[in-house]
Order: sequence, then structure tokens, then C-alpha cells
Amino acid sequence: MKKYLEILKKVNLFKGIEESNLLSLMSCLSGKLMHYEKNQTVFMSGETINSFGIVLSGQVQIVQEDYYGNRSILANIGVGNLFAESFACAQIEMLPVSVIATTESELLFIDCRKIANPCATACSFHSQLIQNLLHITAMKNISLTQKIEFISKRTTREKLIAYLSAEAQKAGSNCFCIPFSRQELADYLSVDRSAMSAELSKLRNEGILKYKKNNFELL
Amino acid sequence: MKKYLEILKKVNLFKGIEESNLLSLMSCLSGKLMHYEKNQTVFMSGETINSFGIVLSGQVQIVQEDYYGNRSILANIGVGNLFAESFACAQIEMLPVSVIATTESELLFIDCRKIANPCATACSFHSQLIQNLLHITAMKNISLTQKIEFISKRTTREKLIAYLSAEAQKAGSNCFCIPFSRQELADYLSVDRSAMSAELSKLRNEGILKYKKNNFELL
DNA sequence: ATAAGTCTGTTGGAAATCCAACAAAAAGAG
DNA sequence: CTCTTTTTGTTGGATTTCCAACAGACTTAT
Repeated sequence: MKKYLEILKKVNLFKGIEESNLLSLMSCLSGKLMHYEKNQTVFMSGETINSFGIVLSGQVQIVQEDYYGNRSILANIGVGNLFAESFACAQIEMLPVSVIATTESELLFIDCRKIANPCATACSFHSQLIQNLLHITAMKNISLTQKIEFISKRTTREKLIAYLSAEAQKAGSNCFCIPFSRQELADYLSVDRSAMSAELSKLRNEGILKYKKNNFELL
Repeated sequence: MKKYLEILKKVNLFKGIEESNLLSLMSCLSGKLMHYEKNQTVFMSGETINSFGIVLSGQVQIVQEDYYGNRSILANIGVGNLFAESFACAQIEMLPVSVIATTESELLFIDCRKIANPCATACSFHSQLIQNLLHITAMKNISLTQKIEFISKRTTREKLIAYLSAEAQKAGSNCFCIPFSRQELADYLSVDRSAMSAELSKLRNEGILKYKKNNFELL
């Protein structure tokens, strides 16, 4: 565990917790360190989990399979990131997705119930940990809700305006940069890239916005 | 507060907590009971909040206003339900939405930070409360993620199949009931109702599924 | 049973998206 | 700087959705 201290320090979940406390925290939470080979299954869809994972090295993939057996990749989780924390916290009986190690990986598992319940020694960092976990899931919640607001618009134009409007609001200015390339933005908004590019040009010609690369301005 | 005990008992957040403990829990959390008139603003977009709300009587609306001033209603929150808990837990500096009372209402406010931090008396129901709050946000997370999977499909047909496939999986059978009317399903999937009805007929004619009212069967 | 109202299915034309292919611009490598 | 690769913008035809209007089925109230 000690060799991964540098990574643990940077994990959101442990933000605000002294480095010197991390190792004792791990034993208090009885975190389990596990090794996985490439293509090995970490969680199998259908099983019940109480622990979520943190990637300490390598990468895992969240995979879903529908009724007809079509597999789709929902996310790639890299070093320092959590996975399956929502399923574990929600105490879902049947995991609706599988988790696969895409490379040889070192994963840390923590039982959700240990976080919610105060430990015997009532360690001081425990409440920080709870706050962090709540913060992480709440933030995710907000960004998911926002994404739904964008992609539930019916036309590409409306999706773009909703998204750019939100970015402007976030930046507190009608001038702002977006963190996506055109292709990434199209994927995020669930539209065709070329059609989106065309719509952006149209909006510019109509004098509704200006842009240059990732720099946008609403007018 | 006492007159709302019957409602508090049914609030998800307090699940598993003895009725006899609810009132002392309220004082431990320093829950604040407030009265609002119809159309009164509960939270104003832009402000910082640390507390979330629970509707004890009446109804509130979550309202968003975009860059051009177009207002849209994101949700109606009725008796027994929480609102703004994600924003409060995520410690967002600027609330991106407003909350308005749509009728005369009685609202209970609870400070998020009080939940995460163990109280002085270390009351036993505190860890239950934390678990409940985590459970609520995690569940919301899962259903939002699932909804995104559906509506990010490009065609009505794909959206339908993704949704029905997930319902079948949830039911553990290829035969299941859906909790939506046609119009509600269309709204949920962000498509036109009549086009969706047409697509359903098409799928039935192609022998991909059967349905009668809200009873569906995948073939 | 009748009537009114709601929900669901059907259809055709208008509008928007998707797709593929290509052109232009920008970024990166040698 | 030149060449290569990647990203972005443009266009036209095929596909899909949207919209409006209507008909039939089902529900509810009287």
C-alpha cells in the first residue's frame, strides 16, 4: 500500500486528509488492495457489491450489455479515480454493468458501509471522508442533470445554445473557453459532428455568437 | 414541527429512524421550519446554500433561466420530497437554478454540514442518516446515468430498444410493465409522442416486440 | 347507456439530422 | 520550412424526426 501513497494523496475522496493519516485510515476502512491481469473481470454484471474501487495503477472499463448482447463501453477509469461508487452506495442488488481491467491493474477496494458508520476509534478524518464522498456524488449528480438538460433539447441548435449559455453562466462572462474539441462536443451533446459544425457556422452568420477555436462569445 | 411528524416518518432521508427519535434528531440537526407564500422565492439563482429543503406542505418548483432569459421548469417537488440536496452537498458557490414556492408551503431546511459531521452527543441515528443521504444521491446518480444512456441514442427506435431492454433486465423477464403513459415515455426519452407510437407499431410489425397498453414483451 | 374527455395509433408534408465525401485550416514532426 | 496528420468547415442526398390533424379505443362521470 505504501508505494501508492503519492497516488492516494491525489484522490478526491481523500482530499483534506493528512498524508500521515492515510495509512491508518486505510486500515480503519480495511481497504483491500488487489491485483488484476489484463482483461480480467473486476465486477460481473448481476452480482451484489458493497465496495467501490479506486484505480492505483492501470485502467478499468465500465461495460454494459443489453438484452440482445450488444456491448457498449460506458467509461474508462484511470489512475486516481473511483468506480462503481454509486452502485455500492445505493446498495443495488444486481449490478447492471460489468467492470473489466483493460490493462494489468492495481485496485483498492473500500466498503461503503465502513464509510457511513463511525469507526470504533472515531477517527477525526472520518467525517471529512463522508463529506468528500457526498461531495463527489453530489457533483456528479449536478453534471449529469445538466447534461440531460442539454441533450433533451430537440435540435442541434437548441443543444448548442443551452450548452454555450451554461458555459457563459459558469464563466460569469459572455466570453469563455470550452474544454472540448468539436468532435468531443458533438459526442457530449449526442449529435453529428459535421451537422454541429454547420449549425455553429449558421449561428455565427446570424450574429448570435462568435467563435475562434475553443473560444466562444455570445452576443 | 410536531404536526408534521406523519410526513417526516415517510421521508426517505429518515428511513430506518425511530419515530420517537425524529424530534430530537431535528433539534440535533437544527432543522429550520419556514413558511412561504405562493410565488415566494425560496432560493435565488446565484446565491450560496448550505442547507437543502424538505417539503412538508405545498409544492416548490425548480426553475432555470438561460442566457437569453428563457425560463424552464426543471422539476416540481411535492410533499415529503427533498430539493436542492445535490447543490448543498456539492457546496456549489453559485446556485444555477431558483426555487419558487408554487403554493403556500411549509418547508424544513437542514444544513448539509450537520449531517456529515458527527454531533456532540454522537446520536445513534446519525450514521443511518448519512447512509440514507448517500443512498438517495447515489440512486439518483444511477437513474440519471441510465436516462442519459437512453436519450443519447440517435434514433427513436434505438432509444426505445435501449429503454425497454433495461426495463426487461430490471424485471428479470422479457415480459414487464412500464410506469409511463405513451406521452410520459416520449417526454422521458425526449422524442415526439406520435413518432414514437409509430415506431412502436413498426417494431411490433417486425416481430421485435409485443405490447398491450403498458405491458411489453421483448421477443 | 350516453356523453365527454383522454389516450393511443396513423398519416403526409415540412424540417432537421445523419452520413459520406471532400476542402480548408491548424497542429505537429522532421 | 515542408510534409504529414489531425481538426474543422462545407455540401448534397438519404433518412429520420417533427408537427398537425384526425380517427378509433378506452375511461370516467352523469
